[in-house]
Formats: sequence, C-alpha cells, structure tokens
Amino acid sequence: MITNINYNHFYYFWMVSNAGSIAKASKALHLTPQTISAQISMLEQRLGKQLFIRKGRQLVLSDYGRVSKQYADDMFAIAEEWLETTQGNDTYLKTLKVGISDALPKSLVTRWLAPIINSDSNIKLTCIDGKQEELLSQLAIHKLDLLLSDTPADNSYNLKVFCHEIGKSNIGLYARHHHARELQADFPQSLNNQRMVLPGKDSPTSRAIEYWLNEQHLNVSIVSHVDDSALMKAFGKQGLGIFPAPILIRDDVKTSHEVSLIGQVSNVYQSYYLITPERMVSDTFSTRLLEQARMGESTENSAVSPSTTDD
Amino acid sequence: MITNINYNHFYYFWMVSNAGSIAKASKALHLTPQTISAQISMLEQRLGKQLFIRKGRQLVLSDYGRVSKQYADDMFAIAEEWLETTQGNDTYLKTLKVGISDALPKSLVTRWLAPIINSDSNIKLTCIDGKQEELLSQLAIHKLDLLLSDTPADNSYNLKVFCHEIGKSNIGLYARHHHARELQADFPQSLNNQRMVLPGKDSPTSRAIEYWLNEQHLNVSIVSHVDDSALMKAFGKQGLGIFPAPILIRDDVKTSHEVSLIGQVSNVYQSYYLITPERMVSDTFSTRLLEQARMGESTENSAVSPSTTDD
DNA sequence: TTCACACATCGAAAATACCGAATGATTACA
DNA sequence: TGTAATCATTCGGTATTTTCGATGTGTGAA
Repeated sequence: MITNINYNHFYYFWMVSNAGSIAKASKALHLTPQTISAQISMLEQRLGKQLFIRKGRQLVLSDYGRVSKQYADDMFAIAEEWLETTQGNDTYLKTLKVGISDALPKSLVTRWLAPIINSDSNIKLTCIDGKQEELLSQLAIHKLDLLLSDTPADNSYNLKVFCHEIGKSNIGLYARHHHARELQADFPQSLNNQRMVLPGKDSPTSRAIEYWLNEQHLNVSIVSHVDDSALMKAFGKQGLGIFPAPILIRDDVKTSHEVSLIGQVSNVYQSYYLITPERMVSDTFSTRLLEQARMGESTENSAVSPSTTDD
Repeated sequence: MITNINYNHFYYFWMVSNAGSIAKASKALHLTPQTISAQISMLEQRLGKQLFIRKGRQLVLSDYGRVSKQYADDMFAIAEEWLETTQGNDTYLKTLKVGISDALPKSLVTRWLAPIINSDSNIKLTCIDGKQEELLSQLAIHKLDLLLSDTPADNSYNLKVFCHEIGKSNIGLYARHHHARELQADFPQSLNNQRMVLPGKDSPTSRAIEYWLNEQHLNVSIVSHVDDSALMKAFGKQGLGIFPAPILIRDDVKTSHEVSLIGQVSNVYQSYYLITPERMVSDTFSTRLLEQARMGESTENSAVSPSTTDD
C-alpha cells in the first residue's frame, strides 16, 4: 500500500529551500527546527530519495531536490495567488477580465458586453486590448477570463482553449460622404485606381478583400495595413482611403466616423469569436454572452445590398 | 495568529470536487466519508468561506469553491507531473529537452550540443524543433529545458525567460558550384537579376539582406521565403536560387549541399541565442553550453572575405 | 580548544486525523 | 406511498502525527 504524499511536508520543503536553512524557515513558519527537520525526513522517506544533502553545517539541495523545488515553486506560487486574490474582499467573483483583440470594432464589443453589465449591476469589468497572440497567453495563465477576437484561436501554442463563433457579418466598404456617393454608382468597378486602407496584413479580412479585388480585376492602391481597427477607421475618416468594416455596425461607422457605405464586398464575411479557457465551459458570463450573441445573430446578420443605404 | 493553510485539506477538496461527491472521493482516497467531510469543514473554517453548498443530498461548488478549484486544478496538475516524472527511474535528471528553432542551421546545433553529449556519456538528449513562438510556450510550462534560436526572446508574451547570445556570424551567399564561380567575379554587382531564396519573411536575417540588396542597388527576384533553414538550403541545392547561410558553417554548407560561397554580405550578422527559463540560471547544461559557446566565439567568429574561399 | 551554530534524534505532550456507530435528509424505486 | 439506498454529517473514542524540550553530533570560527 502506497500512501498519498503529504503536501504540507512538501510545503515545508519549499519553505526551507527558499529560506536556505531549516533554522530560518522555522522562524517564518513559527515552528521549531526539529519539527521541520523531521517532516522533511518523512517526505524524503516517502519519496525514496534525498531532497537535501548536508554540506558542512548547511543543507543544500540534491539534484532531485533541485528539480522538485522547481515544481514546488510553480505549485505554491499558484497557491499564494489563490489566497491573495480570494482572501479578503469578494470582488474577484464579480470581476470579469476580458481580452479584446485590437482588430475588433469597438462598437461591436460594446454591443456584446453592454447587456451583461446592465443585467447585473455589480459586475466589475476589466478590458485589456492587444494582439490575439498576447491575449491568448494571458488567458492560459488565468490573467483573463474571456477573449474576444476576430480570428479563431490557433492552437499552434498548445494552450487549452475553446473557441465559439459569436457573430458573423458581411464586409462593406466605406468612404467619406461625398466620395462614397461618387463611388456608389458603378460599384465595384468604381473602385479602380482608388486608395484603400486595410486591416493587418495577416488578418483574414485583409486577405479576403485583396483576393476579392483581384477576382474583380480591380486595381486599387493599398496605402496602409493597420492592425488596430479604430486606427484604420480614423485613417479612413481623414480621407486617406476607402476602408472596410462589417455591415453589422454600419450605422455606428457612419455616424461616428462621418463616412458612408459604398457597397458590400460579396461573399466576404468576418466572423467573431469568444475564446474561453477549457475549464470554464459552464461559466455564467460566457454562457450568457453566447446566448445573447446567438439571439442577435438571427435578427442582425442580414446582408444588405448597396442600394438600400443612405447617408 | 493566523495559521497556515493545510494543503492536504486542499488536496481532499480537490479530490472531492473532481469525484463529484465525498462518497466517491473517499473510495479513491481509501478513507471514510466522515473523515473527508470533517477535513473540508476545517478548510472552510480556515478560509472563512464555504467551498461547497448542500443541494439536496449532493455537494455543489459555491462560487468561491469554483474559483478555488481552478487553482487546485493547476496546483495538483503540477504536483502529479512532479511525481510522474521523478518517481521511479532517475532518467529525468539526465534528460535534457532542447527546443530548436527550425530557422537554425542544423550543423550549428550539432556543433553546440555534441561536446555536451560527449562529455557526459549517460545524458539523454531530446530535441524538439518548431517555431520559436511555439517552443517558448513549451519552455514556460517546463516541457523544455533550453531553447536554441536565431532570434532573441521577445517578451510580448509575458513569459519569464533569459536570453543569452551564444554565437554570431557573418552571412554568406551560396549557389551551385559553377553558378557561384560565375558570380564571384563581380560580387556583389553580379547578383543583379539573379534569383534568390531567403529565410522566413519576418526573420531578422531576411530583412537585413533585403535592406542590404536595396542599399547596394541590386535588383534580385526573391523566389521564396522559407521558414525552415534546411528546406531553404535544399531549394538552393536544387538550383532554385542563391541562398544565405552563416559563414561560420561554410564548410558544412559547401560539402553537404554541393554549393560554393559567392561572397559575404557586408555588415549583416546573424546571432544565435540560448534561451533558458528564469529559474534555471545555474543549470549545469546551460552554463556548460554558454562556456563552450564563449570559447568557440573567440576562435571561430572570424569574418572571411570572398577571395579566401575555394571549392 | 572552545564556542556558536545548524541539523538530527529521542521521548513525551498536544493536536489532529481517522474510524465506527448513529442521525437526518434526499432520492430511487417498488 | 412507503421502503430501501445513498449521501453528508455529528459524536465519541482511538490511533496517528505533529510538535516541542532536551540532548547529541558534526562544522566552522575565534
């Protein structure tokens, strides 16, 4: 019969290996040295290997001890984080840390998160935006609860995450009011020799649009690839070029960036994803967000022809 | 006086939350239900919060319990990995898991690792190659001990790693024997209108060479960007184009790929890095590798002019 | 050598982990 | 509806472990 290992012993071992000696650790733990000495001996006996080697009147880690300490470091770092974040106040229960890929239109994000905030008045929301890759690693180490992104989670890093589609929209092309009006007439041929601002070079949207342009035999000069969708729209607002944005948020785009829809890029969609850590499949917020997204989908994801637009 | 928390209690809590009930956990732990029940009550008392809520005759996790379980999952996953890898045989002590960025010339890697293997006959070496980004995340979760790469660790993911330069070399351009001989004469002007194969688009080497070509007013057609350095060289061997490789390994390149050095790209260097987890600064292998790299540096990192080459 | 220091060992105490028996409450099923 | 099975818990007693004081041993410094 093999007994379970005693994690308190392992904790003592960790304290000693950090303090450098049993004597120092005993002070930190409010115990006497002989107690700790005995406990560690028991752990060594259970493991069948020495953790420490006596060097002079000092204890030094054995090879095995050194390896074990690395695991202990990780383990008890988590334990301390657990106690720090959950002892005392209860805000951690009501704080939702959401990562937002900077390629996402902010008005869409608002649309997704607003109902959640409104439904439960004492939720604290923390938003962090950045590139999907950065945010994914944050998600993996529990610094984030959710991640909203325009690209599905690639598991090239072997992180355990779930990816749910929460929205889909056709892409429209926008330009300043008078400019858009000119281009609407002969869309999409009118785009020829126009200037254009696109999202990041590696984004699926950017690639899809470039493919579409090629397919339509349109020759446009792409003046810039911009990772941040807000910045891209700001460029467009300044008249630097035509820019794409989801049809789904055309009203927002029109009013806040003073532009008009020229037309719709046929057969090009942008999808949006909610990425959650594997463990959290039954999380309250995520499920609510998914439900809401699914509801919205049926009513709002309607393709629009350029003729129905106005400004 | 606040007592330390009892990690064995936490372990019982984890077992119960996994098993779904105290009854099932008690079987797995070879204990009676009342024991576990009492221990968990003690833990709850110590924490000042309920972990479970009675729902019928079942226990369900409270909000606080759910959060705590996530920490427990992480903690004891590490603990189990610790026991799995260190119990039983002692090979873990002698197994060095090295990640190798696929952009690295394999002959350089061999050169670095060979002396280590030879010096200690019972070392087991495990090599894993892939993109630096993938390997970095592996390093962070202890799946790798070291990482050899041609790009320094960018800490855009907030992983705790150390980065040491272990080598540096000028870049040379290579082509098939007869082709190289033709081009040597008027190098670098002779490169005009030649075809070229380069490493990955985002690699510093690739960028540096493209910049250099521009600077020299050379117009070459880049037929391909290849992430894997071996594949790039294979392309070059097939005569698809001129390709770059470190001067440091010119002899290897010449013999194994049946090509000759055309000339050296002035002022373009490639550096090589050893990336280690923060915890492992005093690791035996790493220090030895660093020492050896430093020794090699003084003798081997000599720039070579194209005139001194032969084939 | 002597002293101070650090860890280990021993034996007794206090603390606690554990179990058997019994209770109450819930669910499954006849 | 009633009965049996299941599950968590409470209580009291026992076994084990944890802890400490006293003591021993080896080390390094004065």
